[in-house]
Amino acid sequence: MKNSEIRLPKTKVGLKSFKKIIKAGKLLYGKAGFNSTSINDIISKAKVAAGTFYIYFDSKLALYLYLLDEYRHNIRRSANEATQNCKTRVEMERAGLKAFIMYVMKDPLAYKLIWESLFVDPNIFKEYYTSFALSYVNHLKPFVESGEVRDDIDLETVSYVLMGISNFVGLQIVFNDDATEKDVDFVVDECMKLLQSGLFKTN
Amino acid sequence: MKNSEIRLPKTKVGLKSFKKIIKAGKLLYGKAGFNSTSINDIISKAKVAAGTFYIYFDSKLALYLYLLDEYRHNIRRSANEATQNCKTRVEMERAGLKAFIMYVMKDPLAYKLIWESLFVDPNIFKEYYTSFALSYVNHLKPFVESGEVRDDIDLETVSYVLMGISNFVGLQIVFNDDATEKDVDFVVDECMKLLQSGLFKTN
DNA sequence: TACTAATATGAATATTTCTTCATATTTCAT
DNA sequence: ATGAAATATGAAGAAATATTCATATTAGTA
Repeated sequence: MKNSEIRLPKTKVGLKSFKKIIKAGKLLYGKAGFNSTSINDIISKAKVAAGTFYIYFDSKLALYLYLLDEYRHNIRRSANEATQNCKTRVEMERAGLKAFIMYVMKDPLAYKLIWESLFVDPNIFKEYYTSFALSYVNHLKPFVESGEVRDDIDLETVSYVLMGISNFVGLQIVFNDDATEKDVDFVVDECMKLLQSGLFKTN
Repeated sequence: MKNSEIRLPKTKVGLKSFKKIIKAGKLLYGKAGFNSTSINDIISKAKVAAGTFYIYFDSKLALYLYLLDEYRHNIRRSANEATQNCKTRVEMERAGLKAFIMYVMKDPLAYKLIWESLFVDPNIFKEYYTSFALSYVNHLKPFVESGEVRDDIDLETVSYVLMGISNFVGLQIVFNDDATEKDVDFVVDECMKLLQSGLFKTN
């Protein structure tokens, strides 16, 4: 994308300004969202001059895309770390789900940035979820072959189901202002019950 | 809310203008979202003068809230209609899920309006999902008592799980530009498998 | 028909917003 | 220490935006 590039600072002083802008951006995008936040808001919160902003960022959009990329990266990394030592797929789902919810609980901006991409550029949004689903499918496949995951089910749909669960149970936690890790463990357990034996009594 | 009221037209001519504005609003909010759509966009698409807009709507927000309310209403209604003749809870979940996905497939603006409320006014967003979850819980309770739904699970979490599934499997369909009712039936079936007996082989 | 309420118009206003640029200062490698 | 590169500044411009209002037209009723 043109006009949405960033230029990393080359001195310590530059880095300081850069970081101030990033920090202000996170704060304001988190509060009011990308569309409702003006460059003026950002530079006055960051206490830099307007021109300084444009030294490092081509535009308001460039800052947004930078932050979005950072969060996407962090979320994936925290999920990968969490599932690294898991042995079964059940354990992996549990750990991944918990890691995701813990992440968004600590920093709900992650949600906002990703969800708002639908309004910033629908292609970004679509690309994010389709590529996430694709990667999910590939991670699940081996477990179908090993026999741990049922083989009579469409894995793409399963991926969207699992993403839906993470995101909405994450919301449930985020809505509760004083949720703790205990609460996360609780809802994750409930989700795992569903994933292990369904919602209904008869089968 | 003040400054976000609407005034319904009192003559046929007025109704025509009102409808033109609504139509343009749906089109443009659907394409670019609320925040990126200006009053100018709306009035020029609707082919009415600026002043005409303000005869019927206090502000840009007033139009958004009007449309949001319409869609919330429609979604609930279509879910209620779909589940009316169902006998078991399984059937109800299936019908409700399908109705929701069919609805957003036909008019993805429904998604956009509700999701964007997070950025228009987070309270609207939160209120929507918490009240939806509450009502879901109340609908599920009788089926726990009747023994159809398992009784060892937290219904609030179940509600968020089910909302997450609807929303994200709905996305899966919306992402596919040429999805048909057949595709909807397919993904709904896959979801029901999960709800009926879980994701894993062993239990 | 005549009259009042309803509706339509679009220029004008007051803000807000993004971005540029000429100038000044600072950093840091040589 | 020096000089080129990097950084900082904020006033100014250009464009967009939401909203108002005085004026004109139209609808519907008594």
